[in-house]
Amino acid sequence: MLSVIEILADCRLFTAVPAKSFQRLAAMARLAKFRKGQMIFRENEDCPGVYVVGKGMVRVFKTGAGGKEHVLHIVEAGGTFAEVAALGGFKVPASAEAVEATLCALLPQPLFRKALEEDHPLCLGMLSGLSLWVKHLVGLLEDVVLRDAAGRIANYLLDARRTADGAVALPSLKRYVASHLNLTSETFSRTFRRLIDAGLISIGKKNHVLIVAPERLRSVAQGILPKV
Amino acid sequence: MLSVIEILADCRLFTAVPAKSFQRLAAMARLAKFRKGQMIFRENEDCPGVYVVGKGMVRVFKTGAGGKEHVLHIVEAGGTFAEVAALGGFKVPASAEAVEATLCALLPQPLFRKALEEDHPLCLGMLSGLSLWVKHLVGLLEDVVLRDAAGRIANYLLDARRTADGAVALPSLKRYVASHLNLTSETFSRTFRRLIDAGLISIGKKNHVLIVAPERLRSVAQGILPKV
DNA sequence: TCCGAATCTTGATCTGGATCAATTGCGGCA
DNA sequence: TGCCGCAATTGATCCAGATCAAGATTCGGA
Repeated sequence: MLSVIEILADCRLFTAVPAKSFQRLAAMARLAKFRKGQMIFRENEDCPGVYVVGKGMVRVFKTGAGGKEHVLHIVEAGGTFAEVAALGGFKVPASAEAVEATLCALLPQPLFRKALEEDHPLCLGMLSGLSLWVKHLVGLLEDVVLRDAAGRIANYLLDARRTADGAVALPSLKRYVASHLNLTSETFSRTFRRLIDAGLISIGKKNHVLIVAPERLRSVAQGILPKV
Repeated sequence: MLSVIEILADCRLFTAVPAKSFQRLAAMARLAKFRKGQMIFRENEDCPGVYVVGKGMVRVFKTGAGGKEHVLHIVEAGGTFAEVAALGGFKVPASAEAVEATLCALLPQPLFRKALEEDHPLCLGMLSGLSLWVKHLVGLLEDVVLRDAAGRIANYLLDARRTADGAVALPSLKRYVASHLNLTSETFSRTFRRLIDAGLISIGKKNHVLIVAPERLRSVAQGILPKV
């Protein structure tokens, strides 16, 4: 079982946080466990604090009219969510659900804000963490607006974290990846197939994707559609 | 002619910044003037610093394959742009152009970062400013992904700042509003007309829009399409 | 090992908004 | 006042991706 210290130490958002501030965070954190499929919070609830994922996977999504969902973010070990609402002190703007059994460290909102107010290096670290998150969001927006289906998938694959053998591991359900890219799973499946048939990628074991032709994939991501 | 002090004082991002820190910002700022149509910077250039608009209008946009543009943000007096790149220290992720003759205060990047490092209250103020910006971006994303054309326009009108008489003043060119909502100007025009015909809004003098039926407009924004 | 349920794939059809193509309207200027 | 040029409107058509509808796989559990 992971400890809060281990979880926090493994989190990108806090890499820039000096040891002393880190101690303080570790002291306030408590563990939060979620079953597969369990809702962590719903849109518009009060923000419990900053969640840091230690193990498992969480999807953060907005729900629109008619129950249509859009996955804003798929958070795996080392990632955080609800940071923004915790910082700004407003209601959470989206819902979060554990996609698999998940273990998080939770930094409770009031303590966390107090720490920020008193701890300047922590504050700085969070600023640069947040600016990365903004950059990511702008990237997402760019994706949805300026790229077609193939471009979005290509871009996603190129940006995704690789496993040791250079493959991309898709998060559990393809459906969630599709929603993240604002595609239906049908369109995702079809477009994926086209990329395979065109020889740009190939499928390995257990949801692992090999990038066969990175250059060509890159040009697809830039909007040059694959001919066939 | 506006002074840097006046410009900064009128800026939302710095409302939470205490007087002393404010002085420091004012001291480092310099004025930057742009002609109508002038490019301020282009995607991927080094970030000159934080721009605060005092007068005029700036559009911040990304360019995709085939020259297609998407307006991320229309910045008017009191708004800022390039803050994120300045904070994070990376290249600007989008281009900026003055839509009309524009006067900005520029907080040069190295001085600004130095101030952040030394000034904790400033840092805190920026954190809450940034978190609002993230919220805005998530809203944008939600818009593009979960709403149809009418819903986006309705939502835009409801969120926009009102003039004294309760009307919404559209930024100079409708075309830019359309792009901001990820619509072509043709679709924007048509959908706008439908909202007028349905009696939800009406057009006043000089690009001013009156919201006739706020309730019904709100339900359109939530995805209940106007029947006719 | 086998079963059942959920996910994924594949095919056929539909549609919102884009694109292409004229007009029409308006603001600035001599 | 009348012309010029850009922006907005309006109409006709097109298309990427959604939706609807079956099958084919995959995987957890007994």
